[in-house]
Amino acid sequence: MAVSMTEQEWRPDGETMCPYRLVLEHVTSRWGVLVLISLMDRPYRFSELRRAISDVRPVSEKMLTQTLQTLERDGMIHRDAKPVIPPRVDYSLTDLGREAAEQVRGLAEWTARRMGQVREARERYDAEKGRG
Amino acid sequence: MAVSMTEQEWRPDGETMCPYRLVLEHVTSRWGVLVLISLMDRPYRFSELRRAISDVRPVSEKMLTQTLQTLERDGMIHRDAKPVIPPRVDYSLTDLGREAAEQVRGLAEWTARRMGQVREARERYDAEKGRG
DNA sequence: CGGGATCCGAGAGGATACTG
DNA sequence: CAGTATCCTCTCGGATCCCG
Repeated sequence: MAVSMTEQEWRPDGETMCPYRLVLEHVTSRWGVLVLISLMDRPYRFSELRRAISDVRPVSEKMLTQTLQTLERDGMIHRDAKPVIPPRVDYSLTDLGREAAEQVRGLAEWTARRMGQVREARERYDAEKGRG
Repeated sequence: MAVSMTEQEWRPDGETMCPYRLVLEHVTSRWGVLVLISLMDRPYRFSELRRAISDVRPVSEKMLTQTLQTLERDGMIHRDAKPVIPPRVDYSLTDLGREAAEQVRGLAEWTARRMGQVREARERYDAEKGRG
């Protein structure tokens, strides 16, 4: 089974790693970030969400499914499957998920604001290495 | 070369992905988080930092080196190599790095606070699946 | 439409040995 | 001590096919 978007355990003896790190990796994961931020606007259906995210970066169905399941299990996302044909499933943030999304968005926005400084730092660094 | 703690480009045409996502992945990476938070206290030497982090989770020299280089290149970390025998290298946060560390710590602390709710959500979820 | 199951390549990440 | 270089393993993540 193992929904594992990341590792579960790391010690041979099965002792568990500080568990919040796993949650942190879930919400800051490549697709977790985009899912959480997208869902801040409104609920989305599966394919709809896939298209929205793919505007930023193409995501496979598999990874989107995996991400949604992991975040649902962590209590960040509510999954509402309507028993109709064709199937319709709506995803939305829980209260917990909204808090997470706000945190993540904060970090993302900070990063975006500081991109200029990061770029400068990189150019300096690469120039150093170039000469040696 | 490619210091790549993560991917660089993703489109065949070489068009660059929204670049801040890379920085985000650097600072929220498995080892990036622990490095940044550790360095908030004070500067550390390499092995010293390795030991400190390994209290939380064992890190190989390779991954610590890679993480430090990536974060140095992004301008988050200052590397001070003293020309002495035996070698002595001190790592500390830059102003930019301190801002990043505060953001990351905020997210980490939020996650830690909410772990109880996450655990409950997981138990509910797993119980659902168990029955069907 | 919303997934599951499977196969596969690429990169993350560890262990070890070596160097200045 | 602070790395570098090499090898090896394992997981992430994409592609494809299938099902209700």
